[in-house]
Amino acid sequence: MPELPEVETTRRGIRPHLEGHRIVRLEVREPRLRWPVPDSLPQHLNGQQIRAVDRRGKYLLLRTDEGAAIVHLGMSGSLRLADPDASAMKHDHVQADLESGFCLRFNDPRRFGAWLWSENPETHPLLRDLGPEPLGPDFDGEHLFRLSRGRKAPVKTFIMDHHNVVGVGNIYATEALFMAGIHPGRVAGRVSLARYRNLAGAIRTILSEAIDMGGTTLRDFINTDGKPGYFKQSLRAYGRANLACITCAKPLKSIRLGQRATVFCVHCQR
DNA sequence: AGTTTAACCTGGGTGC
DNA sequence: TGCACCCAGGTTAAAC
Repeated sequence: MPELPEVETTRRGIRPHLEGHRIVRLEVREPRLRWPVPDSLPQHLNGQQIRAVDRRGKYLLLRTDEGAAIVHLGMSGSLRLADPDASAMKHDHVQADLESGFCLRFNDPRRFGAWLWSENPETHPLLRDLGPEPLGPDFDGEHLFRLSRGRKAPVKTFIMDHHNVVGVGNIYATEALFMAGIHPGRVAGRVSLARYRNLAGAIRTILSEAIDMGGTTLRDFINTDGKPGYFKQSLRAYGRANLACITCAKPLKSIRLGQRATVFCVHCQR
């Protein structure tokens, strides 16, 4: 599921139930996630009040006075609020019971997600070298242009590398390149400043739209309140291989770039 | 140092 | 029904 809009939607969904609330019991049912869940995680969270639920790229930070739980949803993870007495579902790997009587449940069939602990998450190796937030002030066409000089990777691979900008996954990279009219296989170092300005704008627009609509729903994504997102209906290129381009009606082409499915219009994207 | 590839997993869909 | 195979939102770490 989770690209940045889904993570942000999740953050907004869980935040009111976590911020200012106390965790009374953390249960790790299955510690074998992307990395083993540290044995010390319960002792860091038990009895602590959540001070903030923040997001950095696709990482969620559950902050206490002592540090933060670093949570990643991987490919198939989701967080939802539940009644702690309701029986756990298959793949509910982590559960945080709150003093309020709610509990937060982390479900992740593929176990590519993560629950880690850091006393200073900003300096954690996973967060330290991340590029700017696409919706923040440090991201624009100049930034992409500057970082891309001399780079031979395809522009799609380049914008999906979170050292360059965070939160642009396969769906939104595909969509943004379609919107900007840029061929996804074009060498990143040979894209002009004007086109990077266009692309940065497209990335911002696409992500903002998706967040406004509550995130894309694909397969196992479920919003924290259980309602699906509605962005899938507005995808212009992703998942539309061989279907007609919405601009020129020619069939969209599908290739693989960096082992990811890549759909684009040969006619509209140069 | 940049780029490519393999790996971590489960489950759903397809074709025989 | 069963089985073999392919595919999927992400990201690291090893290999070139």
